[in-house]
Amino acid sequence: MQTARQIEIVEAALSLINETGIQGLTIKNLSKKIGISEPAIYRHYENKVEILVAVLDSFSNFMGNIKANVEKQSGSLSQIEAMFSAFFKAFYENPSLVAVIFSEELFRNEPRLSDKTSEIINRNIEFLSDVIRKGAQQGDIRTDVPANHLAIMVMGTLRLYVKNWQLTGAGFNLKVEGEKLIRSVIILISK
Amino acid sequence: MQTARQIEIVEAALSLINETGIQGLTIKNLSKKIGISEPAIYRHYENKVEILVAVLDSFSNFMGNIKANVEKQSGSLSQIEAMFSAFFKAFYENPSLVAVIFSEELFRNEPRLSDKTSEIINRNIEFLSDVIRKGAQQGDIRTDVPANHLAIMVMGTLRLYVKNWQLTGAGFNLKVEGEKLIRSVIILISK
DNA sequence: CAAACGTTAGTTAATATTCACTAACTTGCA
DNA sequence: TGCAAGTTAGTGAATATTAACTAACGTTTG
Repeated sequence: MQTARQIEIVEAALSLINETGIQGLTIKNLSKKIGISEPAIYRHYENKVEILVAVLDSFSNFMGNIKANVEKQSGSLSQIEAMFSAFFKAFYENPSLVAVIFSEELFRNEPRLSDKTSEIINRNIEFLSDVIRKGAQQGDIRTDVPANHLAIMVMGTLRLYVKNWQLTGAGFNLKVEGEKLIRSVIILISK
Repeated sequence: MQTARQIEIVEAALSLINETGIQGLTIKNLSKKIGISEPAIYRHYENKVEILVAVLDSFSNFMGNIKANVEKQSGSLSQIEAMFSAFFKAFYENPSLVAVIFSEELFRNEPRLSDKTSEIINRNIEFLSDVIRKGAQQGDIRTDVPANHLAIMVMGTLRLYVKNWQLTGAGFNLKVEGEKLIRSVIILISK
């Protein structure tokens, strides 16, 4: 279980990565953000890698929750729609999360971290492929292109759109504009 | 103009980023890779940022060349097809380039670098939007979804696919498998 | 034509700064 | 009163960069 301070550290780390990239995530910056001294950090996490592991784990949980909710929807198209909506809402309300969805480049130096990140990506694509395959069987989703191609398109679209939102400095309303993009995606993959 | 040594430095930097991420790009590693001393690097570039600027500029040129060739094709669908092919071929033959297409996260700390990277992304999406808009006018590309949505989908698909190829350690043939993905994308955006 | 001069590209050694992390001490609270 | 959570003051290693110097080559000029 995580203590209140541990959660605080993970959230501060997330927001530091979001603001300044991985290079800005130093123990010094982290402690300054929280308002304690550097060594105090080590009372709560053994070392820096453990903090990053906790960051990735919290994102992994977040993804798990989204999927669980998505699966309650009936119909593949509704599920994909719900997944996009949940993503956009979460990123809109907590922009720091965006950093993690593009974290493959950030955590490359530590094998334990890079393994975790590529695992998250693969799990997402796998999940989407399954949803699409079922939708194809039920006649909702087109079958003239392979399910894994559609999954890469859907996931790639989501990622680039969120990335662009980040690059514009949250310059447009991700939730509102995102809804329009969802409709376009649905049109393209529907039968 | 660039000297032979400058080109050598940029190529070494590119391949270091590709192998070990931005954290692995140190003057020490760079000089070791080339086989000269660390200070010798500074005979050719004023500082580290200038090296990264040169890396981004060389990618910008590479992109310009691709676009120039793509525009020789007649028909929007052929142009998009040619663009994908050119990308896949280039990345397949020079995997280090992949690092740059996902460089937004890497160069975030230096404003001059982050500006350059987001400019590259936007230029690509703009270019694609234009191609798609013309294709829509000529009746080749579907008009039931906005051109900029299609552009984000096409570009996002390309990016995630290349990313996955990188994450699998070039575990599949990007050129061969990529051709199949192109066909799927073309099917989806065609009228 | 050859010596003086300047340039290019390298060297070793040292710089200040930042990094993650630790040892030892103090404080507040159940 | 004992322990969890904080502090101050340090560590060694790595970072980008600079200083001072040199070998090799080209160019100008007496």
